[in-house]
Amino acid sequence: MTLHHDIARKLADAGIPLTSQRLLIACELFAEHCHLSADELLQRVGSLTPDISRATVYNTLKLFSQKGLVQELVVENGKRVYDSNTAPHPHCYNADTGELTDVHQSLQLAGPLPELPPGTALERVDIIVRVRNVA
Amino acid sequence: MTLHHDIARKLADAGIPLTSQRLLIACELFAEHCHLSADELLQRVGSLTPDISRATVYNTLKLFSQKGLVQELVVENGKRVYDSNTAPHPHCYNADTGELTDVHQSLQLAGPLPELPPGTALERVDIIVRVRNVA
DNA sequence: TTCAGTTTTTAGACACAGTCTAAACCGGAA
DNA sequence: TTCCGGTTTAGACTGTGTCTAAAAACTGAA
Repeated sequence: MTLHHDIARKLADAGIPLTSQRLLIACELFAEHCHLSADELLQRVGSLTPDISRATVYNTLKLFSQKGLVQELVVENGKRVYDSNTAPHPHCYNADTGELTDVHQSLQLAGPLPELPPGTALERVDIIVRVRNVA
Repeated sequence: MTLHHDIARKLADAGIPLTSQRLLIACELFAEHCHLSADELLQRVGSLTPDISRATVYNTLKLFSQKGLVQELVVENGKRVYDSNTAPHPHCYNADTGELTDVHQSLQLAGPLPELPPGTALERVDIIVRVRNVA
């Protein structure tokens, strides 16, 4: 059972037809737990094969996110990053460096969730710990 | 004591020299508690006097944010909004409509904050309740 | 008041992330 | 083989925000 087979299975389970481009993107995305932007991913994949277009990377990431394979995050500077860890977990954002890291310790909310606006259902609760470099 | 005087005092207290443009922007921003993007604000101010430039709106909002008069938020779709309520409070984001609202009930974290990365200090903790419209 | 120096504002060019479009491509079924 | 749907592609396009250089406005001193 190779990594490729694992990932092909993962896509099939999510109901996503396999293509060579999707396999490549998924490999890069799931190889290590990190937070990648579309352009970073495009660069990584592009350095392997020059034959993958920007639109495909964007489409594929959106598809993966819709199917629950990755979590889309927007923290700052108008750049969305994709987290291959889909379990709910807080993030730590360094406002000076722009670095985004996972917080492995689970942070629970004390008390019940607030009343949601009428006609809406909870999707998830994002917790972002913002830090700055000390002088 | 008019609204203009209140706001002029507010800027002075924050160490921001007063200009007519800053006063106009601040009025629009503090008149009602809402979440405005730079372009929305530009449109509102521009409809009053056509003589205020985009760069000024962006610069002023950044200045206000640095001085702690407003809170800058980035939620999704690469658009930053400015919240005139600077007290820490959670937000509710509707992923279907893009609407961002305040949650007035305070949400505390259970347990201590996680260990911060070395060389960093806490700025704030953002809590965003993401909801979707029910079908 | 005039002058010089500083701060603020301005228009427009620019950069960047992401979307859209229309055509090309691919793979399977008939 | 042809047809047909889904997928990929290049490149144009949009929208948000930044940069730059020049104009304008303010400030304090003479």
